[in-house]
Amino acid sequence: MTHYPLSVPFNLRHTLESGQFFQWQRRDPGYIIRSSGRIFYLEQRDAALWYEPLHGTCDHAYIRSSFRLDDDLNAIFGTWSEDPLLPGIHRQYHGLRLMRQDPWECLVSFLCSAASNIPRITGNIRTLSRRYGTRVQSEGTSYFLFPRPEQLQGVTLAALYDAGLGFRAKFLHALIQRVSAGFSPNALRQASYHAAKTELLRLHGIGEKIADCVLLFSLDQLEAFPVDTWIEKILRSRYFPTHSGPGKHLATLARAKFGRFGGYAQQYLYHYARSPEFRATQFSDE
DNA sequence: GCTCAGGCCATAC
DNA sequence: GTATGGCCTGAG
Repeated sequence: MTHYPLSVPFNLRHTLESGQFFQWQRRDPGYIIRSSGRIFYLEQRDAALWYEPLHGTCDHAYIRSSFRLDDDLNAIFGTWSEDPLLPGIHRQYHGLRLMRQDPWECLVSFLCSAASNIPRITGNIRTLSRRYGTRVQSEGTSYFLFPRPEQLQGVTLAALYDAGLGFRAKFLHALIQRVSAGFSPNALRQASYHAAKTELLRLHGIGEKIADCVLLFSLDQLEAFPVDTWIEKILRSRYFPTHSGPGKHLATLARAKFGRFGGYAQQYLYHYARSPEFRATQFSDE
């Protein structure tokens, strides 16, 4: 295994288990991670990561990039030192980082996420990978890579339903056609937040929330602030208690409030909103 | 059984 | 602009 000494705060467990990324599985004491043609084992021991490529290349540069180890968390959270919740949550989930995912894989993953849940989304991605992705062998075990767009070209709508996508099947089917006609999720990296978001919103099945997930988790747009039902709960109860309008306006308010690194605030608030600690407060008062 | 998920879209005012 | 119902399916 290769040793990667950490010089910045990082917590692998919080990062992987914060709902931003679906292609990991536990293999104690670490994790197997699949991402953009690579499969590797990754483990954290205190202030060090240890990794072992199982397929494709994995090196220091890739680890640093995909876990955004260059983001200065203390500087980012320093801008919210007066916030009622964030300093405490920052301490609690110290080292939770956003990830930098492959745009195509991220887009498909979150396209599958509408009105779904994490186990099901993970299952959908597994099924697509098993049926259409490349099979690789390592140490006697088979793994399947996330299907590239070319590998999904020609897949029928019925086959996508059969893969368990439900009403999301038609969205993915349309996306596959768009990509084979030249649309490149990766090219959106060059665009501004608003330009990239406008492009994403043109896709069938991509609304505000999913667009912001893709922008935040794969397109380097840290100002993106996805508002799902969990974030909406916490925004209504802790930040905008007098606001009674629709969630769409809440999202606009939150983006303005948290600013250009707002995505980090969102990720920490999301993790907190799903914790037993916060859920308990939802029943007691308010 | 039945409700509801990490939404989005079409339709109706 | 705002409100509602429908959508696939599995988990609780």
